[in-house]
Amino acid sequence: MTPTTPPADRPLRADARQNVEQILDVAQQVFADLGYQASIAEVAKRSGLGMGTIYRHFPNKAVLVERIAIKVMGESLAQVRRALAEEPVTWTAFGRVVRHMTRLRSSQLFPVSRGRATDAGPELSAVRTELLAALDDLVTRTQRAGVLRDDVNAYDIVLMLNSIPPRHTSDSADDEPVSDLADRYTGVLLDGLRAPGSEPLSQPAPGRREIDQFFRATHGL
Amino acid sequence: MTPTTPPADRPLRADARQNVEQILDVAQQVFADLGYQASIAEVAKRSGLGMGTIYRHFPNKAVLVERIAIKVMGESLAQVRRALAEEPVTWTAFGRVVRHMTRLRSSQLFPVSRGRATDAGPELSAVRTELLAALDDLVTRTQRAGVLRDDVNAYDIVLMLNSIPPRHTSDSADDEPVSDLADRYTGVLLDGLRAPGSEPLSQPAPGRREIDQFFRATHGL
Amino acid sequence: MTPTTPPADRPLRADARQNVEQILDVAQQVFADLGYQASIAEVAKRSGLGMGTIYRHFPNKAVLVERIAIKVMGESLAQVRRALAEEPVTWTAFGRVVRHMTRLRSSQLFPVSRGRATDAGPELSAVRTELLAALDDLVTRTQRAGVLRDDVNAYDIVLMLNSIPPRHTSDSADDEPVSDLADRYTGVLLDGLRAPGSEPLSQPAPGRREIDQFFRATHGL
Amino acid sequence: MTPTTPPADRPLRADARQNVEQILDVAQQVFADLGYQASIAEVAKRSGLGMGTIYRHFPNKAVLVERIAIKVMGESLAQVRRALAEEPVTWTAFGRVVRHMTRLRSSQLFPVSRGRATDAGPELSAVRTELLAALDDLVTRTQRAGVLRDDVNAYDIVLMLNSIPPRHTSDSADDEPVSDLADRYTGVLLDGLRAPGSEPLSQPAPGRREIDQFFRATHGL
DNA sequence: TATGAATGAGGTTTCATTCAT
DNA sequence: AATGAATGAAACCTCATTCAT
Repeated sequence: MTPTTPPADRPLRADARQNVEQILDVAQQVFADLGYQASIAEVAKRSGLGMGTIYRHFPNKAVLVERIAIKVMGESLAQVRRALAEEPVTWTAFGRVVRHMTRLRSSQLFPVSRGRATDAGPELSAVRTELLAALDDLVTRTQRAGVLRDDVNAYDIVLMLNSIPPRHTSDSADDEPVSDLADRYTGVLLDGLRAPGSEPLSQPAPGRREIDQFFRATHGL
Repeated sequence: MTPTTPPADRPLRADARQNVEQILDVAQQVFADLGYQASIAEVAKRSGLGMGTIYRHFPNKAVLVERIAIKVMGESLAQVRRALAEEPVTWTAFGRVVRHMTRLRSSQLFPVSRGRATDAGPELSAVRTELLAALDDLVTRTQRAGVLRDDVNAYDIVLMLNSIPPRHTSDSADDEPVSDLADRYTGVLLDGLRAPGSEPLSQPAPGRREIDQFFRATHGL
Repeated sequence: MTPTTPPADRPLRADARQNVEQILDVAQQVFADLGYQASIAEVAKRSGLGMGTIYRHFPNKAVLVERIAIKVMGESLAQVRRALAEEPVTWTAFGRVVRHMTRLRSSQLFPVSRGRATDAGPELSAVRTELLAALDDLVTRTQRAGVLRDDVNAYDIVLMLNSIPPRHTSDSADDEPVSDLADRYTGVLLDGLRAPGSEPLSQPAPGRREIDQFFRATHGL
Repeated sequence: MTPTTPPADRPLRADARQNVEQILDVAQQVFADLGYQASIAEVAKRSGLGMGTIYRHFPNKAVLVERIAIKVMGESLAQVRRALAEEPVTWTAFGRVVRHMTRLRSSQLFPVSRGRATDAGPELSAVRTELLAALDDLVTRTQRAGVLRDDVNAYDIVLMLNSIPPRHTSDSADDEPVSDLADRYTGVLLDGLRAPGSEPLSQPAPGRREIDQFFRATHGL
């Protein structure tokens, strides 16, 4: 009867819930700054909590990373759905989604834990599937509107988004802050995606299989 | 200090030199597959050598990674110089360089060792500076030819190249090989880079400072 | 850097403080028995703790040795100060100090880590300087009392004390215990130090420089 | 029929014999400078030979150390025998032996390999026994002459000699050479040994057992 | 429930020893 | 016979995870 893991059902005490949120936020930042090899101790230090508290809420590091991924994907999903509400999908709406996802992504959750692949849990699998479906919808409709080049698909978009370089934070506090270049390169990316596109795209377009493999390879989820 | 490390002057025995080459190649692949957190033991296993042999030639992991970086950058530099030999620089020549560098890069050396920044040694600093200078030349001349959008500079190119997702290899040998998507996305990137460009690029263009900070942050070199 | 190392400020939990004490004691004994090449694992085993615990409190082996040195020197300093409280300093008081220091010393911290010299940290430097000053006081006053030969100085005493052979413990527990000869030879040493002394002492008396070099050479502190 | 180990009987080629001598000399110096933990590679470097050559002549490190010990003890034995040739043994002759042995000893072979005890081979056992017997002779006859205090024996002398601090060499070549203090302290030691002695010597005098244990503990021989 | 000390498996690095050249 | 590159066991050290307070 040791509730080391929190009961999945009973709602958490208010302060406990706050802790969970804070840990997620801090951890996201820590992994962004230091990569997946950042220690849990670092997360504990920055959040002002004990390591035990973190482990109370997240049974291990992989789960913590998975929760971050779920959170980020959930936010992306919401954004895509907002764009899908419009009809027809304009280039502006499409661009808004891409820029938004890039900004989320530039929190650089990925790629973090190459070579430590674990299978994604059901919750992550679910958001991922939903997100991919929504994006597929968006891509198709944007193409139907004639503004997005026809030789790319939703999986391409995901993979390209994952390729935007993250904001590169530096630990030396005396370094001046650096402009977030992710947004800058999204501009180039969008221009490259505009219909009709002139460079021929080599290689066949990726499918679900490629995406899944990429996820397994890059953040083990 | 002790002769465990080879003397910098006397040429290595033939077989030893071969080993050095092989270690570099294998290590590049290993880091590409598993990320910076790959163990030296893994490099040893895959190259069929003892760990001691690796340490004889590379005093520590950071140096090994640095040597790989030097090698990769050297190859890129050669490629850029080849393009610079032509006059004027055509879009095709520029594209060839970008595709080549992408392919090299997709060996995914970067980003590997976030948060373990060390200063680059003199040799790496040298190639890096040369490479950046050559690229700057190339970018300027391609722009002068009117085919590359004017609002990007050499540093942009470098950072965008670094953003192409790497070939995602899987350790489970039973996985079917996956197409190298890097080349595919280079096409999109190139279309985005073509003059005149329609998406406005937010953020000021990066300078040497941003590049350096990126390198420190991503592969600690 | 990470909180794996304890914060210098907040006081340790009661049991942790006890562990620190115990580690110091056990390590002193281990190094006495096995020399500096004794492994941390041995210290862990004998103290019934995990290696990680030792590294939590002492970031590396050199620091552990340094803490032992600080402890031993602190105890010697206290002893010397006690003798200095008397006036005039009698031969008996001087002898008591020497015997005490010998006994401490016979815990054989030194010479331990020849060839691995590191500079002493500020705390060790401080005790060392204080100890040397106090000894200098003691020697001068004992000489003024006419009982200690005039051709030796405090540095001589230190170096000679360092020369008393340590208690030679054996790991095979079945060996019978052996008498502590350190005390025996201190007698001979004291007789040799008594005024006026008849053997001429070759070589100039050592100075601070010789002592420092000896410390660097013998225990790297 | 691989003569990895040299045949014990057939005389070595002239240059090979030279190598053996040189290795012994260099190794003695290296262990003096760096302690037992000095690497064989260091010996190889300083002697300008390959490591293989060293292993051709000395099957392992322990044997190398043992050969050095045999050499040093042999020289001591010769010196003692020279003193024994005189009758009666004067204080001067006794002092000459002690000073000589100290000087040899200050090459600091011992204590080197604490905690790595191996049994001494037959040759080392033999010299050691001879040396102890000769010293016993010397001590007895010096005492009979009334100049050496009566409460010490040959074993005491050995142990005290082993306690003289070694010449402390420093690797930083820019350090000025430091005077050899061993000789200086031998003076104090000799004064302490002179008859009749006033400090009472605590503890019973050591016997063969104590000496043997000391040797096992300090240089594993 | 929160804390941070303790644990120990696993990674990095060193070096005695072997062996192909 | 000599060389120095290769080996791998063992040391050092880190950090995910557990658990006593």
